[in-house]
Amino acid sequence: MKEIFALVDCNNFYASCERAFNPRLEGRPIVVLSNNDGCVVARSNEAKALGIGMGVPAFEAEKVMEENNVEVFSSNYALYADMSSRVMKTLSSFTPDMEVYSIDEAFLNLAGFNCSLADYGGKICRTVKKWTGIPVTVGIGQTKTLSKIANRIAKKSGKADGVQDLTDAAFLNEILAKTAVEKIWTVGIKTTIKLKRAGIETALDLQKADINWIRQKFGVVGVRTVYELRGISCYPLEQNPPVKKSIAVSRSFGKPVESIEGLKESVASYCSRAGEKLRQQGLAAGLMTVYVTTSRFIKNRYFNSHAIEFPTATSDTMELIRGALFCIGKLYRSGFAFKKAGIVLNGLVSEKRIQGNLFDSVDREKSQRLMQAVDAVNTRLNCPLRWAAEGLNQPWKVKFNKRSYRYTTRWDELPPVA
DNA sequence: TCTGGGGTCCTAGGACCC
DNA sequence: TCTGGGGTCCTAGGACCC
Repeated sequence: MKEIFALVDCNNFYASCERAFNPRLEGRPIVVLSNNDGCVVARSNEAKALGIGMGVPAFEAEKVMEENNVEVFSSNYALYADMSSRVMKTLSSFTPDMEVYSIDEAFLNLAGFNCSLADYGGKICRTVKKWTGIPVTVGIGQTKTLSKIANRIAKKSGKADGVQDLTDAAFLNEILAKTAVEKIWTVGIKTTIKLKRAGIETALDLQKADINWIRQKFGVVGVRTVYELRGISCYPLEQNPPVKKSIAVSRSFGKPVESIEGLKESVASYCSRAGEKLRQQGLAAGLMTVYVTTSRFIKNRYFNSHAIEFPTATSDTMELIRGALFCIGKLYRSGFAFKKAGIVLNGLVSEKRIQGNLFDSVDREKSQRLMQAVDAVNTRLNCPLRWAAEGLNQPWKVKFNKRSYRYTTRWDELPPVA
């Protein structure tokens, strides 16, 4: 049976989440900033029209934002995550055959549907908007890559129903001829430069490229992309999210850290978060890498990392913290203004399959009970338990100066009705 | 002055083995 | 002095995604 993918993509997702709870924002330019209010990570259409680019530093866009009364928000991840799950739940009512691809995108398998796909897509858009307040766009194609292109066309053309079906379109090639290579999924900046140097400018050029040459220059990833453009599916729908291979927690500091104590506090708090993630997913880590760095944007950048192996894979926050503090001891150099630190956990195994160690000195059962108790308390409290090593004042902590209320996940932040 | 965070996959090259 | 070849495994780094 011919495969048919629909890519459902939320429009300007973070900006739309803000708007969903604040009708005053309808029709107004909105910008959402990254951690520390550093970069622009989402823009409403009105903000895009002002020429505010994706990923630009907030200070560079400050002038244009001020002059145009742009509504600026810090990231409100609790709100976006909750809105995302509402959208995904709505989508799952249209087909169980679905892959949640990112916080704001999902692939649906529409193979074998005996109705007009464009009509069905329109129904998806209307329902999601009605049930969640989030506008979405649907792109339909024979492969994931083509559904991505279809989605882009639907967004760009501003069609009222928000759907573009490219499955049997006689004009598919016409569309591909108008699609620049850099707009194709899996074609990034480096590949774009190489392709253009070889005279390949459009998706249609790439679709017709010699497969052996592609294999040689761009490896299997390039080959898959060419096949996908030809309508041969290389990326199947992944319904069960694969088990994670690494878990990372890192943050830029709200203000630079020069002391070893500051670095220790920050990585301790990242360990606390990483431990929660491990336990939520029923995993334990065998390896930990800790890194610290000064600003990426200065000369003489200092970056260094140190890795340790745990004698027995662990999900115990206290053990993670001990390891991380040891690493910081190896990494710290005085006289630097550190801008960021992070930890990465690898060698992840299922909690149930931890390889015992003869010389293990930790009471695993006791530590598990303690962690369960901490997690249970923290899911119920707005002010969570913290480990002493995380410090009290945390002057390095990320800044969120313009965060909206966490309307859907905190009782104390419900929107008031006047 | 101010520049995000969390992932995956692939490849090349080194270590090691027989 | 001459000094093979094939295979696997692991890791670091590159490229890309949202």
